[in-house]
Amino acid sequence: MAKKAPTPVKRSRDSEATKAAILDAAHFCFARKNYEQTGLREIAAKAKVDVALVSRYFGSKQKLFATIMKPDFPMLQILNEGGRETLGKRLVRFLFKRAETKPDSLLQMLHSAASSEASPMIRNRIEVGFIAPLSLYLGGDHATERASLICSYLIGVSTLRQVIRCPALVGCETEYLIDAIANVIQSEINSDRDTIPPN
Amino acid sequence: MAKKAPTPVKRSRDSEATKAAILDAAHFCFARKNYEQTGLREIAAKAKVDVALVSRYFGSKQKLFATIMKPDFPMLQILNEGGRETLGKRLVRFLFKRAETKPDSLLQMLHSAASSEASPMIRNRIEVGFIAPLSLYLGGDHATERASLICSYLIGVSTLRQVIRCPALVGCETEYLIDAIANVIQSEINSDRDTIPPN
DNA sequence: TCTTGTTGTCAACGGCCGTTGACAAACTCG
DNA sequence: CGAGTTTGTCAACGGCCGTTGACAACAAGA
Repeated sequence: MAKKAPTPVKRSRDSEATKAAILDAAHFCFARKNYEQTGLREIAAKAKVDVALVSRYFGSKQKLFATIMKPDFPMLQILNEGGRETLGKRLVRFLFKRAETKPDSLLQMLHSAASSEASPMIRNRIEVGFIAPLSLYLGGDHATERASLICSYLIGVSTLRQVIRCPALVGCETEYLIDAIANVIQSEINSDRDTIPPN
Repeated sequence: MAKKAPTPVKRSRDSEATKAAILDAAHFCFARKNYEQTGLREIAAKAKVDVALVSRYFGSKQKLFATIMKPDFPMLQILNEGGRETLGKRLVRFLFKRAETKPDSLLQMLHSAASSEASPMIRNRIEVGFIAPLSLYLGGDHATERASLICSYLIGVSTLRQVIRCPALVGCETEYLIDAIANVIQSEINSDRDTIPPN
């Protein structure tokens, strides 16, 4: 009998706060499911906001996604907070740390990487936020390719661990994993001149 | 005026052939887009078959996907067709070869890995068809983890190259890429006892 | 006060989706 | 031939989707 009161929350009539709430909810939702599986109504509910406002403020689902897909990987900071010989470990440690924080912005990427609507934005995010600065830092032969391969490895591990949830990587001692991955990456960082490593 | 003749193809009334056509089309379509973006009507059209038949023969979209998600990575064959010291290169070569054939069954996996409906089947496919046999072959300490990391790397590279389409990996000389990746994987294969490689 | 613009609410639209059930055509076997 | 089964066709269902436009509540300026 009582009317279902979805959210008669006395919104304080603050459009900026509303937009922020929508963005927060979008971050949360897109990190849990992929682009298609995430609905505007779901985001709106999470933000305690009417669906129509989402379209009104951000134009479309695609534009909303683009908004939260700004490059935010603090590569420059990671590069500068230690020496080249420990960069591998710093990268991996940061990645694993980030995986524990919610919402994990990397998960947003991984979940929607295969969506034809979302992938262009993701490609841009990776290029600008990760590969470009890293390859500049690396220098030497095939810098861009090496940076891309490092990125590949990190993405692969994250995919198997957080998206596919392979038991061996989920239930494994974190420190062992970090060491193993960091070693591989570090050797890619160091492979400055030699196209063909010692055989 | 003329009735649009979608497909009045005189089907030869062969249910097995029809099922096979649907499976072929499914392979093709699921390799191009992800689980949600691939529609049964699209598959049916490609197979020149009525949509209803897809549901009738395979029960549901999910079951159809499960059917084409049988493990088919010929890991055993790859393991046996050469020595341990060249396994890395054989794995990478096979992967790159496979990426050129259509439909690429690996792409099916990558595209839908993030779909909550599809990912359990994909996890199973990876576990059974790749990680399990490889880790058995590897032996030694942390065999399963090492096999999973190798899988991660291969998946990461494939994702960046074929799904995200990072320019550096798409436009790169294939042989350089293969060498670089194979070296990394080979060192993981070789890291038999030492948990902490030479430091 | 009245007016104007902002912010939130509501209901509906058209579209695509996976799935189902009724029916027609073709083949099989008696 | 006639009955029964398989195979294919067609139209519709209910549901969810992103998006839109009309309208109410409120705030601020005249």
